[in-house]
Amino acid sequence: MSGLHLDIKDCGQCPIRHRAVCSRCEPDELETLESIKYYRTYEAGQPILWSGDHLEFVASVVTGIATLSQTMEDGRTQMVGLLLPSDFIGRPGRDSSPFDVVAVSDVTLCCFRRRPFEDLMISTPHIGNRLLEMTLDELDSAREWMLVLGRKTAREKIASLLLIVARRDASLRKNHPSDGMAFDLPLTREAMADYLGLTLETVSRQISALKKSEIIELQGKRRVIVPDLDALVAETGDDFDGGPIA
Amino acid sequence: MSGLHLDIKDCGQCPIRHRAVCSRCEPDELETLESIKYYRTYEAGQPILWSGDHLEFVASVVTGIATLSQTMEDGRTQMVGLLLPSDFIGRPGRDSSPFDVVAVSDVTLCCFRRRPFEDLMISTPHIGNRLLEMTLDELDSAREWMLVLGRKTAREKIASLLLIVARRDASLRKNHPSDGMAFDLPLTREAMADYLGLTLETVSRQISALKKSEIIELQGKRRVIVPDLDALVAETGDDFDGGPIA
DNA sequence: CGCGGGATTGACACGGGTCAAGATACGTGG
DNA sequence: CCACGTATCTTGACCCGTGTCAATCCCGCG
Repeated sequence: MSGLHLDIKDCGQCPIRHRAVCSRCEPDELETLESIKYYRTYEAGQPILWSGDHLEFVASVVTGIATLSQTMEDGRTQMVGLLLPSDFIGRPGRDSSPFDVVAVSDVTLCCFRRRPFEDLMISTPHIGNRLLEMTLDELDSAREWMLVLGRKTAREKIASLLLIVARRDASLRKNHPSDGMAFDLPLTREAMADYLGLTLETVSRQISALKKSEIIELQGKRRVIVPDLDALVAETGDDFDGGPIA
Repeated sequence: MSGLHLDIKDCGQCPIRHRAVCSRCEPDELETLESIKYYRTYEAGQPILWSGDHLEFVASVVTGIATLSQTMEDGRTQMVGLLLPSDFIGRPGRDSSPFDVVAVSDVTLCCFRRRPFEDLMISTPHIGNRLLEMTLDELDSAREWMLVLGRKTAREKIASLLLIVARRDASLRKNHPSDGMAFDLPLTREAMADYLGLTLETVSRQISALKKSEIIELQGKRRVIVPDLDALVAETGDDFDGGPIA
């Protein structure tokens, strides 16, 4: 256990305050939320939920990264979402998750028991409205990802993923992606393969190929440098951008 | 033009009354909706929206089938959703659609101008709640489809699609899919290919292969008979079902 | 120093894409 | 009623991209 973080008590201090499902709440609404929330932490690699599990809570990711994925009987698995800070886990109105949720890095969740949260959604439209907005964004991202999975080549898939991670990393630092930027891949080759619908060997080969083409540089296995952002964008196959942002 | 269907005036008679975004509305709320709604029709093959278009309205599909898709510069296209009666088009809070919407059959939409509808969503929680529920369902379906696109073989993809259409067709007739059932494919081979991330040749070949394996029978090019439903399910690769329902 | 998990690289096979030639079905006009 | 044209679908031959299997490398850690 990496310890319970009972130190984050005050929603006002919360790092995801401005983006999470609670971002629209007024002070009095926050107070209600504060009274029913609790934190849970998971170490890297731990499962958070198995597909079909009874859902006792819904939650926001506060820190860390988790993946949403499904697995077929024979072991083929497909990642269907990356959960980042401020993303929401769980589905009001249903009592089991159709997907597996796994912590990729150490993860802290801000949890609400499902029933009280569902009641709150009825009495507090700010929550429902924000959740609708977030869900619509997720749906757009999921659909954009379908193009990647269904129609892109391995090289385009890798470039698309690198660009997503680059954008996300830049936005965490509150600036824009730019030439020469560097970032760390939060995923293993295998996790990237699961996300992209490839094998880890193909991922490895295409990363090497992008390096040889000087589209990217590598420092160690995880750190990526992008000397020319437009060159990377061109490799995604998208007209100019269009790529998933989430 | 297949004519304006001004005969459907009364929401109480509406065929999608119980499933659409308005399904939770009370009589007085329906009346408000009724005052701002209008119908539009599209012939098979007509575009309904182009990606990037200014969105002047949101709408429910009343009758017919439409597709949601994206296209890359070089012409590769991926369908990202099938829109069936009661499905919702448009995104409150955004003023352009990120995807192309095309009528596959003749389509009738029940439209609401966007602004008034957005106002209504605030004053009428029943609408927002229902839309949230529908969006969450769509998101689950999209994610389930990601497994199909990313990890399934061509034969499994075809079987998955056939099963979806079979289920949907059965549910329209208000019964369950069963051995010996027959249905029409609403899509051309090319549209199926766009949905499945395949080429139309591969679609054609795999349909022929399933016929040779006696998993399906064909009457003409479009009508499909499923002698043994479990056999078809087995071809999808899913453990037992799990397949997308939407 | 040796172990072990992740990553890389190579050799080979095969599924599905590509290109091209028919087949089938259907509507249109003579 | 038939000839023709067009759109859709089927089938074949071939090739390339990606998967599979296996060896090796890299690097952190005990």
